[in-house]
Amino acid sequence: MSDHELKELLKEYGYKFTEQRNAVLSMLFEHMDGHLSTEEIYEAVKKTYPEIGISTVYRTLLLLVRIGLVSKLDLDDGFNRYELVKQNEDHRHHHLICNQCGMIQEVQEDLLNALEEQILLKNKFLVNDHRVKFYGLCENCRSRN
Amino acid sequence: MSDHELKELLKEYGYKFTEQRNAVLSMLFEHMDGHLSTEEIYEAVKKTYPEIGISTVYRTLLLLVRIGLVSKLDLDDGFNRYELVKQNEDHRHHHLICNQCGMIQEVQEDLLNALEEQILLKNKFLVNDHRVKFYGLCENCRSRN
DNA sequence: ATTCATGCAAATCGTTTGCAACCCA
DNA sequence: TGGGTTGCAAACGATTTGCATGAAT
Repeated sequence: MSDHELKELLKEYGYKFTEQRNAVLSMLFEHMDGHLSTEEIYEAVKKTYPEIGISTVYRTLLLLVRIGLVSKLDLDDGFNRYELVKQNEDHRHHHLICNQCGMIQEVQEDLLNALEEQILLKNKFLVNDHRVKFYGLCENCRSRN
Repeated sequence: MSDHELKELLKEYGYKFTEQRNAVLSMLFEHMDGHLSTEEIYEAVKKTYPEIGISTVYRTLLLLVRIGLVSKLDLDDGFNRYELVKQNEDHRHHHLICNQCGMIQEVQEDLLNALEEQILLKNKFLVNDHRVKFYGLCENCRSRN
């Protein structure tokens, strides 16, 4: 995402473009694969923008979630974690979490349509998003045992 | 669950049976349907056991999760919430969360087997548990609009 | 008798907030 | 210029911990 695109998106929501916001977002693009906590994001952004305050990072992450560029992730470790929302992603992807080594892998396939249809029929509940985490053993840990 | 059953289970894990632990668990049985925060559990337990301290409630909930009687729930509201694990529940049930009124409903059907099989084939990841939350509109809110 | 559990208060720690200085539009 | 934004430090709030007392085995 270019500076200009970010600027336009911010303007749509009535926010201003700043170097800090740009620095946080750029850093997230450099760690596409990561599921970073606020502290980790703060430490990484400081490398290119040493004056940034941690409250700015907190505020920026809330803002990026609000404008739909980032989503919050909960891995039950007491930290809020964040990841970029990929383009063309309508539903959130799923996460595989290895109970042994902690590895996190993503599953882009959705495959919940049948379940969501059944929920509509039986519970009269109309699903429009979901959060799915699978816990188990990754390939490495399985072969190690 | 009887006092005796709890006592036995605690002994298996090397823990002692106490009135406080019993009071917290009994209280959860009286609110089978609830998804209570630690503070709410503390307030409710105080009605039958006024001397209990909140740190005992925190410690007891961790213990009940550890011995498999209770599971932690994350509803993104800044509180840890807890619910009893139902008998014969191998996988966790799913939660429906209404974006409009906040209602929480449970879905006992699993229906993730096909997806978990595909994950085993494509990601070589062996799933043994999952956490699934669906966000959307409940029946009441849908008819209100 | 020994070991573990409790209750209280203090400490911890991630996160939020008040505010003066600052910067984008 | 004017209002959103920042960085700092202080406040907050849920949770954890140290410790002396108390209860369970």
